[in-house]
Amino acid sequence: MAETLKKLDDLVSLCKRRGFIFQSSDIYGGLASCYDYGPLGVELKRNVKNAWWKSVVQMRDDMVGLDCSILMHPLIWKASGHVDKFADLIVECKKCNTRTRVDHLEGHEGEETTHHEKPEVAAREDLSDKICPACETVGQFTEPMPFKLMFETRMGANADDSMKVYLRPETAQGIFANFSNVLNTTRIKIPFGIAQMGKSFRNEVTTKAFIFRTREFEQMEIEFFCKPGTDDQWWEHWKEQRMKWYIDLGIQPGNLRFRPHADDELAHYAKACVDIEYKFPFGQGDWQELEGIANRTDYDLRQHQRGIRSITKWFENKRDTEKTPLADEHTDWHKGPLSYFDDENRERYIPYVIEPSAGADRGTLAFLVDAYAEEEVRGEKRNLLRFHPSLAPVKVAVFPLVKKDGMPEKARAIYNDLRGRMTCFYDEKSAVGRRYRRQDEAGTPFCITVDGQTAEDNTVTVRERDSMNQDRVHCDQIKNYLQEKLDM
RNA sequence: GCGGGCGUAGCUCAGUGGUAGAGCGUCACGUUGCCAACGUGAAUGUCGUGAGUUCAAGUCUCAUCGCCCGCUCCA
Repeated sequence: MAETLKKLDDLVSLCKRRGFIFQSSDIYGGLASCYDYGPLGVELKRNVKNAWWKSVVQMRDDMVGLDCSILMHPLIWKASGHVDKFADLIVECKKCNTRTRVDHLEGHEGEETTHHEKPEVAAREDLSDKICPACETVGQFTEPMPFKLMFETRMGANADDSMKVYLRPETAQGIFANFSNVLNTTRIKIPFGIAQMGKSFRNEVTTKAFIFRTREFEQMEIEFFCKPGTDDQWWEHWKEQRMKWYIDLGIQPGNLRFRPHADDELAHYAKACVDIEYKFPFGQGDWQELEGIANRTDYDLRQHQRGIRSITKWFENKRDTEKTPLADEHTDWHKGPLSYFDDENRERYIPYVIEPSAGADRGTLAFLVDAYAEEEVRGEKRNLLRFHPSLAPVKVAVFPLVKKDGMPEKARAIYNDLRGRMTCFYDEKSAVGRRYRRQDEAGTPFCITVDGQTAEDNTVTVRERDSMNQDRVHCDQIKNYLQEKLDM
């Protein structure tokens, strides 16, 4: 019977061998945590993203799309909390090599080190009487080192008047920043959501497991705006919808689960959060997060109202984002610039937000892992990827059985007819059995073979990947046959 | 960042200081008429990178980069 994937290494090897995923900068010895999608990988990943977009935007009345820039006004990251949260300083105990945040260290009297807004102040703090929480050694710490989550760069070619900007650590804030733009231009009403896919960047302390945790990655995020009080039911709605999406695209339900966040695990702004986890074959075969579905309440929009109020101060501080304090919230915050006016009920409020946030690369990896299978066929090992047809990089391969008697010409004609409609692959090299197996390893659901009979009755063999069954199909019916089977 | 393992052809790996190898894959030609067939031939390597020891380094030493496993970290 079919074997599933035991070691991630086997998949990494297949990905490289068949051109799904390569190490970034491979010829230079690689760049840690960065990966490139090859000819098959780029098709697969795009199919994953297209399936998501179709599901959350195209097929819904209450969703619209967005594609905002990666570089944004730095105050956005001040308002979101990313600038301050990740200016933390880390020290390492020289004795046991454990890393601890400076503001988590305790002294002899048990008093906590005060948290400093400015890293320069915290860096001068005396750590000689502080205790390592891991091994209880006193005062044996390295120089505090700043832990910066966000990638920084400079905008403006002239060094004198360029300013520090950040590569976004999440796509979500771009959606909040465009909330009122979308509202003002689409006639859409709450409840509604905005979807966005795109690259994000985080300087993770540790990267992990192939493309699972990388410093550059792609997100598929939704911010769904709803009236306070209806947030719980929308959270349930998205939980259900998002889980269904993975299952509909072929992931075995037994490899998926919800993991609710414990109260002490919740971010300060979140009312509730649940992860959709997949059983990856890493290390201990641990369940790992594919997607988080959080109830972010009205936190973000209210924070951005504070951010808008901070602009003048920011200019006064010569556009130094770290030095600029975030302005206090206006007493009438619920009537602020990011509030929503409900015409029917004549009331104004700041909407609550449900955020289903998925990793495109993680999802792609999960689809790869779940599709991977090894079988024994007539004493030979058969490797295949059982992709859902809509995710398969190549939908159909077209072969002449042998390279003569007009078969290549006929096969090419079929290939040319199909390629405008779906990704196709033509192959006339070596034995047909070998060509079938090559397509199995790429996950191609169907192969069409032109043979001797084709010249007589204009029919071809259509061979299905998983069962290896063959159907005789008339050439006039190929498109219909495939469209039905591929569910296109 | 720490500890352990690893890095040799596209992939999997052998090579224990003395001429760079195998299997699979790839390509060509022939044969072949539906599941990795056979025959013949061919291409492919700064042995991850850089330094050192040595008459001689894939092999020993050091540094560095990358991958895996376990810690640590993880709004």
